[in-house]
Amino acid sequence: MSGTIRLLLADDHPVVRTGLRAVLDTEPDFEVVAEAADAARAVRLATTEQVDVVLMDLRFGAGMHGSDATAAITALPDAPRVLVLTTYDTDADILAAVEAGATGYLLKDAPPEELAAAVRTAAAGQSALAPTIAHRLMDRMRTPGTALSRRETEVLELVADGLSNQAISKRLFLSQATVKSHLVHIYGKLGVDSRTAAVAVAVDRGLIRR
Amino acid sequence: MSGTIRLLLADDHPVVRTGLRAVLDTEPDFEVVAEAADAARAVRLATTEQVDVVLMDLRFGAGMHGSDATAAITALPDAPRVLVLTTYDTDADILAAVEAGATGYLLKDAPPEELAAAVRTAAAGQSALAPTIAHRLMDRMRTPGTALSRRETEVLELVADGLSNQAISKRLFLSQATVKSHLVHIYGKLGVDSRTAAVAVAVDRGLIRR
DNA sequence: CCGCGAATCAACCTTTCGATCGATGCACCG
DNA sequence: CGGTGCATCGATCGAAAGGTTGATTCGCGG
Repeated sequence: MSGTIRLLLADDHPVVRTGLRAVLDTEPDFEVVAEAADAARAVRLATTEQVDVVLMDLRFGAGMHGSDATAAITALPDAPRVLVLTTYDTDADILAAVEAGATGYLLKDAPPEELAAAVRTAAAGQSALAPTIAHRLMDRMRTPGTALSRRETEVLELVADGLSNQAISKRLFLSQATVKSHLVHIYGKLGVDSRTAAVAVAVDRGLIRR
Repeated sequence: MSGTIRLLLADDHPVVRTGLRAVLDTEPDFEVVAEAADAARAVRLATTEQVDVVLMDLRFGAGMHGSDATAAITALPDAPRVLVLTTYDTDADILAAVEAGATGYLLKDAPPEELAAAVRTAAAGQSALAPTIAHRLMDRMRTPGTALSRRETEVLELVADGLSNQAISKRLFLSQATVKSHLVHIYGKLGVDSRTAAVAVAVDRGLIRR
């Protein structure tokens, strides 16, 4: 762990990559060894290049999602650390990234010093979470009753796609009664009393992926 | 229009501002004279500094929206040109920016050369639209029957917030009959038959602001 | 001036949704 | 073993939403 920290930048915005380079190159112990404009390329580069930390965006214009790339990278033998750096702080994004094995999670509005510090923390193998992110994760732990079950999330996503209860029941091979039952539980957990309100809250909290 | 083009950068991400500086400073005829981390400050700086082109992000973390700032800036005497530079290409964002008087609209995934070219185009007072954006605007023009009216959009946004017809009618000082009437028209234009489906399609097409 | 679309409202009917009961099976955990 | 959470289903009833038809006002452009 001595010497320079080798970095891979994965972001689909050239301007952001340039900015990251400019910010990180001022640190004498950092070296940006590669850039990727999409998630698939990031995975490839992470396998071929010798990298210590990957700075990973989550949402790319098209193709693989950043959290999928993160999972692929952390599964590698002698894997580099993945530090997620994104604009979005929705629950769905955060959870996906953490489950995929991300070492840290930063928001793009972070000041440069914080960014550099997080890279060093990640390189040392310790988790680096932005305060906002840490808060959200704590919230989830504290109130387990609020989290939607897998099935409930599945139903809610179909609701968000505009399907009726009947359509959902056919899609999931359930009776309408079951769909309604799930919805009642969802309403209770989200504190709403209609499907559209449930979707609004879920999107707001980032409980479902759009 | 001789000499250097004076720029103001308005973006809430330090990394992006650094990246833009790095990219634009390589052009000999550009000079970045100021940066703003929020929309309100951008408006202030646009009034006090001598600026030719403002590079404006649309969504800031909190506070004023970029399109509002754009409107405020273009309303100034001897106003600078505003070149919108954002991640999002939803109809709602594009329309708001164009109506606010933006001279151009670029996406952040644009390559640096394109960016520099757009700045020069904007400085010359000509509109600079990314291909994707131009497409969308043309689409709107070509199919006027599909476009939602102002009122319809207003109703649909409240539906997306999870409000019932009754709640919407009170909010907009209408009868429920009118709200229903608007919804029927919306369903027809979007090709759906329920409020949740309408919201799904509208979000998908970027017709409403989230 | 007249047509047309947008916005507003009304009455009526059908379907869907939500609320409230209830019940069963299953898996996990202390 | 008993409790707890999840997933599944049924029945009922009132409320909300959607479909239909028809009508009025207003502004804009040919």
